[in-house]
Amino acid sequence: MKLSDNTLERICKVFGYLNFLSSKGVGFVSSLELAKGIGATAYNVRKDFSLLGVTGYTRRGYPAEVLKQQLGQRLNLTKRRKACIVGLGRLGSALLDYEKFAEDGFEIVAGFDSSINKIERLRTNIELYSIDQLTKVVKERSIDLGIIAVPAKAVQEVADKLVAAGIKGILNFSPVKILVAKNIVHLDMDFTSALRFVAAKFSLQK
Amino acid sequence: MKLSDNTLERICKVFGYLNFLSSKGVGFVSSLELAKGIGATAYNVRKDFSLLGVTGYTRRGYPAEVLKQQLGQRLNLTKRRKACIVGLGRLGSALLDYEKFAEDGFEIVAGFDSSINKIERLRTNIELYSIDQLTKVVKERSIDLGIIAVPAKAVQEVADKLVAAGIKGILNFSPVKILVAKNIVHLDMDFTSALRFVAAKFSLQK
DNA sequence: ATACATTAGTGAAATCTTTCACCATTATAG
DNA sequence: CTATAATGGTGAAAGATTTCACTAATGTAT
Repeated sequence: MKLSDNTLERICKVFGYLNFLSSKGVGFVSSLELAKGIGATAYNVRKDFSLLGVTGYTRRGYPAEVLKQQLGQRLNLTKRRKACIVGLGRLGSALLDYEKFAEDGFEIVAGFDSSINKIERLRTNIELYSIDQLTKVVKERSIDLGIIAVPAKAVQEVADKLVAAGIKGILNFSPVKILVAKNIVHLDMDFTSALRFVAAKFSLQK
Repeated sequence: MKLSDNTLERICKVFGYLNFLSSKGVGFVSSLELAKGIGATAYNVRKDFSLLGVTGYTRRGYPAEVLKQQLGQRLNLTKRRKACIVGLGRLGSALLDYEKFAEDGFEIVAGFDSSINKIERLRTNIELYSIDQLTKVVKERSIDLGIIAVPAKAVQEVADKLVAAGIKGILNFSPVKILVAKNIVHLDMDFTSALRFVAAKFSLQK
């Protein structure tokens, strides 16, 4: 099945929104409600579902729990995934305890930093290691996902290590783009660029 | 001038990449180099520049400094912008001292939180206030941009307050989508959804 | 001086994505 | 029981974006 990034992104958002609806005990939800919840159109949502072969009920919408399960199954989001965080500065250590990851089936099982000092000082239940142990730990614990939060100059090196250790996907919080093999999925989340985008967009729209 | 979000996003990335090249003292840069630096194609880059009326030199490319200035001028990125952070939990307080913002012309001039305790405990040079003062401070200091890092249940309320205080753009780090007037630019950066996207994408591509 | 290779600029084609139009279904109201 | 309105499903049209094909310009090598 081939889905566009846009579709995938929307479905991921829908999945998150369904988690939220779950907590409110919602039974059925319409494509329009979902669309509003994620900032898309009802056409988008229905078309996306149609591509995935997910169907609902006329005049009632989609049964929230079933839908969540179906989407989860289609996108392999049901199984728990192990992730690690590399770089335990302010951002990295904040991410260590970001509860939302856990709620969503992502388990942060390790943190790495080059500074032994930091590793010893941080208080957390998650196991922390020197970056020298990255390859070993990632392999041994079969970690799928790497979250990069190191300073710019170390980013590419860390990315290479993660890939060599067999990681499958990378979420990169540094402002530097990483270069990895095409089969390694990665997403760059550059805060500065995002802020710039917001600033530029409102400057232009007047 | 109307530019697509894709174009705008690319140009913002190019701008960031030019900052990086600046520090290395690069003279000319080709569309291909820029494209590699931001993860796009040289066609993309040239077409984007063409839309902005930015031109280069055959066989040499674009003069880095001039280009940066031209793009900055077109997208209004030259003037310094004031921003504030609402929510000083782990993520919010990490963002308070995120140096990259400053390097890029964004000045974090205030932080807000509902807990007086947190405000008193945090050590930073940035002025911190109770959230009750948000409207007043944002107006008085003419703050353009709001960065939201509060818990899900407070997000919409904070967004409303920011908008009422006259903010022009919002960067939302919470997992909840915000609803604001159409003329308010906003970007949702949901880490969980991003991680989900990465996980889903590599599951699918095999 | 000439040929060649590299790079920008850009209209047009190709591709991709969203939106629409329309049908089918079914809950609800009267 | 019937009419109506709300909702999903989906092929087709419209729209947006990317890629391509081609031209022009100009360093560089011979």
